Amino acid sequence: MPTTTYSTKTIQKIREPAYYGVKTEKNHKRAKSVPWVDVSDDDEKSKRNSLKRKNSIVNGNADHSRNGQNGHKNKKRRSSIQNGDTPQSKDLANSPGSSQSKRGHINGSGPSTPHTAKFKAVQEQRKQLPIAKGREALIEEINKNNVTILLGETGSGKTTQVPQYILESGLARNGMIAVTQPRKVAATSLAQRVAVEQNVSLGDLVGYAVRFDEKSSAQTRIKYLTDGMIVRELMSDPLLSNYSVIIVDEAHERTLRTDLLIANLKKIQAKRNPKTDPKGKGNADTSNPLKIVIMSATLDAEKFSKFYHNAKILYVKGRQHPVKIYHSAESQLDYTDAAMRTFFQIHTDQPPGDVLIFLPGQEDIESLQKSIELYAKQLPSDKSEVLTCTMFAAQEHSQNNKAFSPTPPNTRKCILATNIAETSITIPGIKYVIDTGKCKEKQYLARISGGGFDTLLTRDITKSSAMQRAGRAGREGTGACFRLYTEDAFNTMAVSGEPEILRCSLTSSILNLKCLGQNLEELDLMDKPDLDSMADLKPVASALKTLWLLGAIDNHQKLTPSGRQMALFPLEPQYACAVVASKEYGCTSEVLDIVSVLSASSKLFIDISEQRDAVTEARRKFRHPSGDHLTVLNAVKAYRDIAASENKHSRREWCRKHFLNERTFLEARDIREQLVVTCGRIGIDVSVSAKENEDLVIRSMGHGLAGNSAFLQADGTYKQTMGQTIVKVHPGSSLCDKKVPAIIYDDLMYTNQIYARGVSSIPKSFFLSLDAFKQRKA
DNA sequence: TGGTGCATT
Repeated sequence: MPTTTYSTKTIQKIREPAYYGVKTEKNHKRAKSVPWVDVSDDDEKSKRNSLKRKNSIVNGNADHSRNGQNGHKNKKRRSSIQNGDTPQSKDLANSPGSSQSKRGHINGSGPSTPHTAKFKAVQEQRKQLPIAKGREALIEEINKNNVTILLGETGSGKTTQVPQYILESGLARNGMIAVTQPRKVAATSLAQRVAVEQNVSLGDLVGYAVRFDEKSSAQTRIKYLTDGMIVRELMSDPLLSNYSVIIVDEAHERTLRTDLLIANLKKIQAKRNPKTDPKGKGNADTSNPLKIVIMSATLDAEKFSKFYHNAKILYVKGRQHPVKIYHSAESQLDYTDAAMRTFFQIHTDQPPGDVLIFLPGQEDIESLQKSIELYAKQLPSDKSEVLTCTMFAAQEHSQNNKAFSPTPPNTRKCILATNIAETSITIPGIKYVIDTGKCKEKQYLARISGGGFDTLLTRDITKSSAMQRAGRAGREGTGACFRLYTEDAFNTMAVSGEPEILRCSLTSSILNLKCLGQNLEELDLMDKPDLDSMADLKPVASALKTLWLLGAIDNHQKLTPSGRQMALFPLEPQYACAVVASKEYGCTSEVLDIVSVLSASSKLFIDISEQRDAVTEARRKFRHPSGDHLTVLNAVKAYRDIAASENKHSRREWCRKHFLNERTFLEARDIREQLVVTCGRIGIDVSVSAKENEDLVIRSMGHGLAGNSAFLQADGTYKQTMGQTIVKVHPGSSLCDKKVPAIIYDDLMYTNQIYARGVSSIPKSFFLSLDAFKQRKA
């Protein structure tokens, strides 16, 4: 157990337990506790009512009178909709069987045991889902309308059932049904579940497609895929003609890719369903109309509806146990301290049940964990034990998984998590949620000439986020959510977060759209990045400038042949440009090694502040005098040598010893394989190596990072070559304090100063060789 | 000499 590294903040907290006594029962009673106001009932009711007023409701009162809709000649559809007496029992009882026989007929490879006890249990579960009662009404509405907005609460079953209803009713004709998800785990696990419900093997009738992993075949009719995957598909099939129904799930999350998809779907529908659009051309393919279903979990359905010409909004109740919501009576200045007090209030006053605490970041999580553990030791022995678990993306998977193991007897589990637990991961057994009301958010500040930089700030969450967090307490039974902010504070929160398209670098998206012959400025988006905002916040202009610097677009903003090549790579345009440039320099092998590591989702070099000296010592082995890019290359080469001769266990041990993240190596290996395929398609020989001539590698990287460059000034700081910003080399860089004349860098991070990360030294003369620099001077 | 919420092709 570590005993040395508490921050002063933590020590103060532990030495001054002013808010909560833990030594004796007496103290418990006298302790100052956080007062709560219960508002959950009114709150929830008013929300429901406002929805009911505005939208049509899909629930148990489904209208069955129109079960013989006309206009479709499709046999399959008729057989499943019209065969039974009462629509409700008919569909649920017969359709799995009928789709089973249909499959047997089509591919002759249906699973052999459709009526086992397990299968029947699964069908019984399907029937119990809240959405099952609205099945007929739902199908009817989707049939009638080109676009349907479906507002479904958690636990309604919409994501698994709606695609099956559409398939079983024949609405999809012979096309595929796509269901898009923002996250890979969701796409794969949903497909798994639906395959079980359809009693087929995964990849057969039901499949999925995520990066590095696809299970689908010619028989696949329901395909779960990530939003990024379908945006890629758009590049090769601009009308998405393989799909007759596209369901956009979790649309309220407003990821960059979902927003681009939603805008393109509107365009596609205008072409494929010309009757609904006066601008539709006569040559459109009317035989293959597209249906769109937008699924969302929160209150901004009207915005989606408005975007799609006032599309019908349907509402499905969820199956969520009631969660009592308490707001803090006064605002809490120190949310970690308030969280600890509240946790021990729950622990001493409330019945058994695990507690989930939402915190903004790793630092708060670790500090609060130490406080809670120390404090718990002082509890009277008649109280049950406290077991803490932490959860955040940067943590080892095995550590994150500890939260899933069953809570031991006479113990209360306390899980401290970032908003990884808000959407991505569902933890069983949670009865209480403590919500600090804070999260971290990345904001991209685009400087017109300097490429832009990121900030990561702690800020207030949104209403929809607060509701999502509270909902985590009601998955298995009634629960309670303690909000460490006042009801007034909740009321002033934004309804939902700013869409990603307004917060992210647009360089990659604009390049992709150029390949589709579209300009982001002209695209009909739900939210458009501001074209005329303040000078340092022009994301479109900044992205266009970057693309021009890379040679991806010309002076007239037209896509160049090499720009088209760059777009083929699943990389940031900067790195795609470096790969394309590596062909001329003859160092593709090395550049692929580097960009695949830089494109992986987690960092390669692990920093543990408590072992800083050991980390520095281990890193010295890979350190290259030219900077961080070739340092990465050295690490990749060293790992490759180890991997060739050692077994899995010693590889892992080697990585641990050198403070290297093996997950990053493994992900980089997958990315590299993908890049090799793309290189092959455009005639880049991936085996060409620079050998000892490493200068060539830096030059290739320099082409991609030309906009991310700075020259040393007299006072020892660096000034951007493309802007006025003064940047400092990040202390974690191997070039920190080296004072080389010119640098290129991967990105800028703004904390209290602007730091360049991923830095390499490059000859000043290199820039003279760049066309973009020549043109700029002229 | 400093600090990384969550995703994705």
